[in-house]
Amino acid sequence: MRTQLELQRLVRERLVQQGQRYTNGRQEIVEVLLAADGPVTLPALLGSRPALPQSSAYRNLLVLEQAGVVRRLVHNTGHAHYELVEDLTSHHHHMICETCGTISDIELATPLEATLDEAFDAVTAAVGFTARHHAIDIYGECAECNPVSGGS
Amino acid sequence: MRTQLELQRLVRERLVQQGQRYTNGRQEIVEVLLAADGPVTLPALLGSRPALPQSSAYRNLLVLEQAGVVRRLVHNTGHAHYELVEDLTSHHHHMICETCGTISDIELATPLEATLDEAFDAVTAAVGFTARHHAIDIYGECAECNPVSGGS
DNA sequence: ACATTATCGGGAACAGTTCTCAATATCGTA
DNA sequence: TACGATATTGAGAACTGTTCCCGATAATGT
Repeated sequence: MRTQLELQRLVRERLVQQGQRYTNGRQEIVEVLLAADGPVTLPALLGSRPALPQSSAYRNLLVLEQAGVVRRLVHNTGHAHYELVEDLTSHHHHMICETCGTISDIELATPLEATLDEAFDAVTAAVGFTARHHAIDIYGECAECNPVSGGS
Repeated sequence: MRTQLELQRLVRERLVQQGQRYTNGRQEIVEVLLAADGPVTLPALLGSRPALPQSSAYRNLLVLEQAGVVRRLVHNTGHAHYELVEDLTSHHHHMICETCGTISDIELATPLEATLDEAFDAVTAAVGFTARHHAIDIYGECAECNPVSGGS
């Protein structure tokens, strides 16, 4: 686990490397993403930091994305979701609740990931596709939307 | 492999069951989706059937989706992609070219899928999430965008 | 043939996101 | 500390993919 201070330093470095500043607004965004247990929508981000103006939030998310700090995810949920890139956190996948749209992180066992990587390499190489990374999304219903999973 | 005639009958049944008609425009959409080797965007759909008006195409894709014939996919590619649902075709995943946005289908070996299902069940049950289905997306560069995959 | 009802197609409306631009804050330098 | 150069900010306009609206049309059952 990386300390928060160390992570902030890494983020600053990546921004500075692009001639960008690590301003207050950008720092707040990173803090929110770090605290969340899954990718966050813009309304959720503004909800937890109401002082952030919408247009600046969108712009700074884009800057952070281009600096390799933030990853943008799009699903059928209306809003895009934003999270810190995996090399600042760790490799994980997503559970998507089809009822409320919430996305939360999960991790698979390392050996299974290795098996998957091999399988993906084999299957993509066969058609000349160069695989760079992968994403697994599990769709269903979260505990809050379906409290009694075995019910009637 | 299902014959095209049989598939068309299945589609018609699903529509009729909802009090909908299987009109020409809808049939053309299904034909295009069936012929494609991956999910298709609306511009691509209209490109191959220029007589289809945009608004009708969007509306009919929605009708087909609600009838359980079409699945709608959203990624970071600007346009949504549409494909026939898996129980009309077969379970598969997607390779997404980050350069041109094209999505194509791939299949994993059945035993690997079984392993994945087990792993997903275990990991989701642990947090009270009810898994219903999953999607795997492999991001990278397709053969056309990167013809010499090993080249400098 | 007719009545009923679903569908069509063109354009307006909508929502999420990006862009514009004048005002402001920040950084490096002297 | 003061200054000049430059990146950033924030409010709202603009943009884009998609959905909605509604009068006209086509399909279905009797």
